[in-house]
Amino acid sequence: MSILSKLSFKDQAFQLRESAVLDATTRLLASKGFDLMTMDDVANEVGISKPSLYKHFKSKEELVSEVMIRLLDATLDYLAAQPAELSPLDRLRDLLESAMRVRLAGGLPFLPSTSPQVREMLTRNLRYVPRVLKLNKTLEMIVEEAKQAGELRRDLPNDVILFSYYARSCDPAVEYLRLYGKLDDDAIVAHMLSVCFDGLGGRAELARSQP
Amino acid sequence: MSILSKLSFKDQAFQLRESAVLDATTRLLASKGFDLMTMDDVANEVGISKPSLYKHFKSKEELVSEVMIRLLDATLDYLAAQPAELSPLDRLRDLLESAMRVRLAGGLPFLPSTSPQVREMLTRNLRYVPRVLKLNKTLEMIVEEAKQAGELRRDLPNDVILFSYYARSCDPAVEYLRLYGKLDDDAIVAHMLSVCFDGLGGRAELARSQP
DNA sequence: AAAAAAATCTACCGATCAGTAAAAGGTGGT
DNA sequence: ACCACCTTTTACTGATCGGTAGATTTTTTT
Repeated sequence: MSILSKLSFKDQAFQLRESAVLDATTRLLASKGFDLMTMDDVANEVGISKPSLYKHFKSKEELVSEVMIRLLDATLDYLAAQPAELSPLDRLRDLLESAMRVRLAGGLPFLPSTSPQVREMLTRNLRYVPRVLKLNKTLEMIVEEAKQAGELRRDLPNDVILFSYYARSCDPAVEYLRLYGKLDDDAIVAHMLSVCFDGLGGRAELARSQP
Repeated sequence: MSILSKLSFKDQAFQLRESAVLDATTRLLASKGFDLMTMDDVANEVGISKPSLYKHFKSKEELVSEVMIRLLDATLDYLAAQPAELSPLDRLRDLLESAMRVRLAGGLPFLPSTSPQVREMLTRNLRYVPRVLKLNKTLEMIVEEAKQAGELRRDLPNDVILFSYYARSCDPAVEYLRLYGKLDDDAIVAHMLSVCFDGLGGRAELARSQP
């Protein structure tokens, strides 16, 4: 066993624990939110002590930012891996469905929308911001294509569509349906997607029933 | 001046201060959220000291619950005062528009959706819960009427419509449009309403363009 | 196997916040 | 003008949390 492989083994173990920390933080953020999640929570969940946690991330802000960055990267990867034959609208549907399923599995924290403090912290992060901009640009491109194809309303500005689309990924209706509704996950996802793109209004029924 | 009027004058002053406390709390909740809002914040905002604040409300939980109860009462009053000639769908539109305008003016905290802790606290409050149930029942009745009139989709369960409708009143897209969009308040409200009832999809355009 | 090095944990610090006790200041009656 | 009563405030407590120093254990090297 060479020195190099020893080092890389150590590094690998370290990375593995770091990944476990990020996973635990993601879960805790999704369930408790930023303010109520404590660093002791994270350490206990992972099974390490707080100082060990601080060997990985030098502050709570950095830890949480890293979680959000990883989430953005996963989203960008997901978009890049989508089948090329998908129509623009289907790409948006597919991504939103994926986000909802992660949510229902208890693993999608949507911090930026919750607290202005957290949003400000993230917008100060030099690794977070470019990723948001890239995701934004990618999605806006897809929205534009979908508009061209007549799959999205052309009378709405792009930012209205985009922000409304983002907002659906953290729509509290999902939680309420899971808590109080009698629907299973598949039905919740189907209905949320339908509401997002077709709205609540009765006239959409007309449009849907026409081929 | 009789004893009675003296007492009522005192009481009136007390009620006035209490109302100011509730107003301040509403503003602070809307801007900072439950966790970040401190009782010192509230006291300072009103211009009284913390112990005086505790003469009115015996805990932070009670204060916040009272704010939410007042908000629910205002909503119920608003619904009761709507013109009788409004169609069911127009009643829903009108209420949502009103909520959005309060939001844009900086005065609508939407706590139940933010933190499970806060939601649990509210569901334990014996004055809050009945009001939520009443609002729920009222709105479900309107939804049912709208469905009968063909103004809302009949293929969606009532709770899907209701929860999606509630969720729109705290849709983060509003904040993002105000922050990053170049739209004025009226345009934001119009677009949010349109997205809520007509969706983002292109087929809705067809439906809308048909008389 | 023993010493050195590194990682981990126990125990703590300072700051913040909900909530309170007791002092300070007003208010009204006589 | 004085006194009793009520309100407000200053100044505190206990608890929690982010972050850290130093003891302890484990691992690595020779």
